Amino acid sequence: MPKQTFLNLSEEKRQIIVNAAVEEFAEHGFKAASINRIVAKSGISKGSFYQYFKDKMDVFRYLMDMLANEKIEFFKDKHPSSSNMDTFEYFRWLVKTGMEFNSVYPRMTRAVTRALLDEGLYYGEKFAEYRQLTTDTLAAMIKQALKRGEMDPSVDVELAVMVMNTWTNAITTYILNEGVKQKDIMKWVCSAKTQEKIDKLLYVMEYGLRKTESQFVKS
Amino acid sequence: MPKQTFLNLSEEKRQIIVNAAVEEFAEHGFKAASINRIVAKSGISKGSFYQYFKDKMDVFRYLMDMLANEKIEFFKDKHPSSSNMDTFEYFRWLVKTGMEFNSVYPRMTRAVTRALLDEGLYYGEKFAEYRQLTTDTLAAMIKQALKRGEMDPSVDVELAVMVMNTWTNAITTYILNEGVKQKDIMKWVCSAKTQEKIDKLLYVMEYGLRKTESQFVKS
DNA sequence: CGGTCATGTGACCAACTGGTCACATTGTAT
DNA sequence: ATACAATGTGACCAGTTGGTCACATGACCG
Repeated sequence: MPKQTFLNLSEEKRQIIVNAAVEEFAEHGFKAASINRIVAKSGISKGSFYQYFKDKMDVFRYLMDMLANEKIEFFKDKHPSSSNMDTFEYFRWLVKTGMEFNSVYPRMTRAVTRALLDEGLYYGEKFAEYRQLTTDTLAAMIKQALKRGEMDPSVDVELAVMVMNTWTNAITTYILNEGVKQKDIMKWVCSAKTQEKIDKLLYVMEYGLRKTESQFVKS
Repeated sequence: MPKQTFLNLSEEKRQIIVNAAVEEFAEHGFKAASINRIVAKSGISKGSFYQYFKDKMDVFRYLMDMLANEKIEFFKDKHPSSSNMDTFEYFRWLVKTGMEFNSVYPRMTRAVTRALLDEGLYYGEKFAEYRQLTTDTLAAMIKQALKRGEMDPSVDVELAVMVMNTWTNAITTYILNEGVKQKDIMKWVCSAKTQEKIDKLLYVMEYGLRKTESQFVKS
C-alpha cells in the first residue's frame, strides 16, 4: 500500500507518477523495471518516491489493485442484454466486455500481466488464492452448463476450465498485441470486424465443448 | 556463433558450460541472466567465458541453435504410424511428438522460450522469418484440410492458423509447467493419462474446426 | 517574526551488471 | 631447454541497480 504522503498528493501529480510506473512496468516487466527511470520520467526525486512507496513491489501492488478496482467499477455499469442467456452466451458476453475493459486500459493491463508472468508471480503461492477464484468461477459455470445440457456430458470439468482459461488468455494477448498497433484501440475492439473475429474464436471453442466424443467414432 | 576456442574444449567441459547457461536463462530470462553466475556455476573464469563467446547474446543464440538442431534430429527418427492420416490426425501426431521432444529437453526448451518471450524477441523483426515459416506451414495444412473436406468451409484460414498456434503454445506451456513437478517428465508425458489429456484438448479444437456434424461423423 | 512539521532533494551506499585486459600458465614443436 | 602461441585468470572498468539519509524547502500556526 502506498504511504499517506502519496494519497495527499494532487490528483494530477499522482496521475503523472502512476503513468510513469505503468509505462516502465509495461515496457520492462517487474525485475527489469527501474525506479531511477520512473522518478526521472515523473520529474520527482528519488527521495520523494520512497516517501510515497515502501519499495518497488509496493508500487506494483498499487497498480494491480488500481486495475482490479477499475475492472470492478467497469463491470458494475455493464449488464448482459438479456437475463435468459445460455452459459456460452454469457461467457461470450464476459469475454467481450473484458476485452472492452482491456482496450480502455491497455497499457495498465499490459504492465500488470507482463510483470506477473515475468516474475512467475502469477504461478507462485501469493496468487494461488486469486487463481483459485477464477478456476472456481469457471468451474461453476461449466457445471451449470452441464446441468442444463448445454455441454457434452463426457467433457470433464477440469479440462473445460483449462480450455476456457486458455481461450480467454489467448484472446487477451491477441487484443493487446494487435490493438496497440491501432490508432484508436477502443474503436478497433468495438468494430464489427474485431467483434466478429472474437466471436468466431469463441465459437470454435463452443462447438468443441458442446459436441465431443459422443459424436465421434474413435479409431 | 561461439568461437573456435569453445569448440576445441572437451565434450565434458562444454556440457558443463551449456548446462550452467541453460539453467541461468531458464531461471532468469535473457535480460536478468547473469554471466557472473554462469561462470561461477561452470567453474570457469570470466575471461575464459569471453574467449568462448562474443557476448551474452552469443551464448543464447548458441543454445537456440542447439535446440533447433536437436529437434530436427529428433523428428528425423520419428515417423507417423500411418501415411494415410487425415490432417487432424497428422496435427495431433505433430503436437504429441513435439511434446515428447520438449520432455526430453525441458530445461533447454524453457530457457529458450522464456528468454524469447522475455525480450519480446519472438515478436521482433529478427524472428519474423521464423514465425512466417510456422504460419505458412500451418496455413498449408489447413488449406489441405479444407480441400479434403475435413474442415468446415466457412472457417477462414487466418483464424484457423491462430487457433492451432494458440493450442500448441497452450499445451506446451501446460506440459512444461506441470511436467517439471514430476520426477520423470518423459514417463509422465508418455503416460496414458497425460496423452489422453492432450488428446482431449486437441479434440475440443478439432470439433470446433470441423464444426458441421454431418462432416465429422466418420463411417 | 520564530517555531514546527510535513514534504522534497540528490549525493551517497553497497551490490550488482556486461565486458576488457595485462598478465600467468600451459602445451607443443624444435 | 627454449621459444612461441594458445589458453586461462581475476582485478578492474564504467555503468547500473534498489534503497537511505542528512539536509533544504516551504506551508501553516501563534
